[in-house]
Amino acid sequence: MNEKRIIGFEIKSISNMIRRKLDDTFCAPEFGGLTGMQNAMMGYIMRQAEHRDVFQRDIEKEFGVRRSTVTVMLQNLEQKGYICRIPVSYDARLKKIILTEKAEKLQQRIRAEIDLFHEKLEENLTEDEKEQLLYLLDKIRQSLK
Amino acid sequence: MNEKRIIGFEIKSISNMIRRKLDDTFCAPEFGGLTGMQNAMMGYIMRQAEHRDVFQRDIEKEFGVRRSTVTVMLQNLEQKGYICRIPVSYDARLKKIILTEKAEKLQQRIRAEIDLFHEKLEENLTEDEKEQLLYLLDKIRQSLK
DNA sequence: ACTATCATGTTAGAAATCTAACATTTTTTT
DNA sequence: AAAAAAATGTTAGATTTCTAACATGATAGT
Repeated sequence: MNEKRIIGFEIKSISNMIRRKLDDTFCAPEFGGLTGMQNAMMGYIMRQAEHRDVFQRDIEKEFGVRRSTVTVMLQNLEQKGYICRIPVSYDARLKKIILTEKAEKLQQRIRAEIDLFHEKLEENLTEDEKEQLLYLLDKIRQSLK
Repeated sequence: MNEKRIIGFEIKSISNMIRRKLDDTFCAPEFGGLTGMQNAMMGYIMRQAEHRDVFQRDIEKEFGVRRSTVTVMLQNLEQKGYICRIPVSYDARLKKIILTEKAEKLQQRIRAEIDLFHEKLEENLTEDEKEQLLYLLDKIRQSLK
């Protein structure tokens, strides 16, 4: 008799594997010794900052994590000299997040690598299958509402 | 132009949501105030222990996490009085993991709730879709080897 | 204008996770 | 039998994540 497979566990296990692989790939010194998550977050900030101000609340939504999580991660990146937090005049609650030059340079170098990682992750899937997978994951997401 | 969706991020985000929901559901005092993960692990130990000895290495494989992770989680559960680690005679490296009576009783009460949680998670999917989703997730898993 | 509510961010303390280095025991190789 | 390799578990230090409690600023309702 086969064990019943539980989708919730499968997702968690794969998510774990992805994090490990990302860290393996990007923790090398030539990538600044940062974790996959730190690089992902800086990549997001760089892309968005090209056409608008980025605040902590945007990162929360993009990465699906809580406020306090973003606070801690940004504190860490700030300490390492990769980002700055700049108050804006029109709302005293907000702090605009910008990358330092050091971070910009790093991102330009590793952007292609990050894209490659995600392409590799999806390389066994046809276009139809990718669409189907996203569709099914959305259904799971619905159940979590 | 729509943003390209990246499967790696989607999986991570959903995995996060699942953990939060599990914790919401099971952190209540009537469920022992444990986290979703702690309950999941005890559930696994209980099911397996019915027909064989369970060791730390088995938990590693089942949950797709590293040794040190399991060590820490078991230390935590041991401190709270939910498990014991018992050396076995035939291999001095191994320690058999067993649930205490306290844990057995708790698990008997909440087993049904855990099953319900995972059923709910999958309730928007037909049988075919579940199979398809597992198949596609396996393909992602392959890419991570 | 006051008050209540909402939005944004921080802090503290915990859990779940990792890697790297270590220790011990068992197995394999030579 | 001795040395090398593999398996199992621990510890230390870090990251990513959470909730709960807090603080402050903006908005809405009365």
